[in-house]
Amino acid sequence: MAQSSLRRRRRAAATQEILDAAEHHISEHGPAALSLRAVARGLGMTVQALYHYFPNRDALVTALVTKAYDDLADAVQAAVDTAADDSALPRLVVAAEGYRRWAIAHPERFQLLYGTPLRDYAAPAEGPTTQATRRMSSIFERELFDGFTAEQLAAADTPVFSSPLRAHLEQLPHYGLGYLPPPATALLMSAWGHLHGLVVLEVFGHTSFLGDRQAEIFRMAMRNLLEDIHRRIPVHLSPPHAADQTEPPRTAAPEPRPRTGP
Amino acid sequence: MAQSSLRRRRRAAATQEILDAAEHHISEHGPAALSLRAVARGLGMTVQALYHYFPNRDALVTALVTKAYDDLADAVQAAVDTAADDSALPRLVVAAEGYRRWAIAHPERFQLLYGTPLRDYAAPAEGPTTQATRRMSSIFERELFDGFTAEQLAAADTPVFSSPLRAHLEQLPHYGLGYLPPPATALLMSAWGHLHGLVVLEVFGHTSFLGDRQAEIFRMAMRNLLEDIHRRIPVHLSPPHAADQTEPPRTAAPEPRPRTGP
DNA sequence: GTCTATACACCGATAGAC
DNA sequence: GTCTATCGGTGTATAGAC
Repeated sequence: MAQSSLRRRRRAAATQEILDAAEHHISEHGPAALSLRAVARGLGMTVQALYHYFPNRDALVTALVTKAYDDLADAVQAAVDTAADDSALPRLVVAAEGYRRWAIAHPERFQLLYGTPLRDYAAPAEGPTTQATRRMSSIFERELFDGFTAEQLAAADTPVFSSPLRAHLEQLPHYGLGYLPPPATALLMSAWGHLHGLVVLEVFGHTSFLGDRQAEIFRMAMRNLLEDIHRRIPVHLSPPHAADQTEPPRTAAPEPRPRTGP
Repeated sequence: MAQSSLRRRRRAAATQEILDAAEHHISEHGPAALSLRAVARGLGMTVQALYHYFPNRDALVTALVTKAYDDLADAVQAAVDTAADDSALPRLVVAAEGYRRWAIAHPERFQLLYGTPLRDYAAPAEGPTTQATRRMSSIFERELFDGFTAEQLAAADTPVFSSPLRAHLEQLPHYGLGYLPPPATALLMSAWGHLHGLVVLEVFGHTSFLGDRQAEIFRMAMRNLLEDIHRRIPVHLSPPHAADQTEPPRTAAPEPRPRTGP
């Protein structure tokens, strides 16, 4: 038993060493250049030793993708946790900037997650990918909608949805605040797209003409995003069918919610 | 001279055939799998024949990238041109849906443009990439801001910019409506990011849990985007320093502008 | 568990005959 | 302009010795 545990520890340590080397290689040569041979070279081993820890290339890639998702979610969570509650900067903006910062600090690993899918690699369905995505969307969901009731969110000012879409959104599983009404889910997706799009364009070099002040534009966009979405959520609910709320007099976000500790 | 012209026509035809085959190969196996050998196989030729038309792989890739950018811009322009002027759907939304539709119809070519940069391929600086990007941003710029004066755009309700950012945005070259004040440029970038992010997430398979109703969410997001940006542009200009405009009473977009023909 | 050796595929690029 | 032949490199994966 003790020996088995030792063996397992050794194996875990070796596995970790391989993952580190693989990550290092990705960081230097990009995800597309990842190969077992290259990783083995970096470790001073031969390829066959690696096959003892990972049955094939896909298994290694899956491990790397999983870790990258986790690291990104960790970075966003850490940013939110660090944010001063009295800051003038809304926590959602802080979270978004954490996302952006991680992507810029680890562009190749970000590519691994959100760039072109790797040749001949099929991510395991319902794998850790979905799990990490859920984790991160939970964070943004909280910073975007916490403080509002389900009734308020359900009354958000969006175009009317078709009933199939409503039905589909209704039945999605929920992981964050609990039940999220269809308009809120749609707004959350829109926000994620907005945030992600700006980061992707920057990290993949499509906005280099903006020079080194992109952080400022990003912050503006995220501030506006939060403002615009909150403007669509009624502060006080009108009785049903009197819902002709012109110009809801909302001015600021709801009061900061007590921190949910890590 | 006639012979030279014939020779040139033959050469152009052959080049076109190669490009078509290359596009076909990309559409079936993705951009990363592109190789001269594979294209040659698809044409029933040998590799060396290709070297007669393209000096190396990079030249072929550049040609493909250029054409893809042009096709995308064409698709967006065509969507705008087709839009009925009396439609309830704002032309910006129509343009955005053209962008999305092209991306979904040609996911691999979209990856070629906006996915992970190709291994060992460096796009020629100041090449046709920038040109096509400018062309498309011109379209969106027009649909987003035409009908507003530079003074209105300059007074858009955004966070205050630092002077370096203002200066940088001021000196950017302009290709669309002419001069675009810094707040408008920033809002345009934000809008592009929003649009692009939603498309990228969908095309790269990160929103499959939304099922087949993503078009509806996309349309909602684009409608909201337009509304939110227009809400930030004052309808009437207050005299300077009386600029305490609370709740600018804007309700709708400016009247449709006469079509600028293709 | 790690090694050598090997099979079998792919790729970009060049030389030289026709 | 197109061909054959070839160089020198990449990769995944397996077999079998130690």
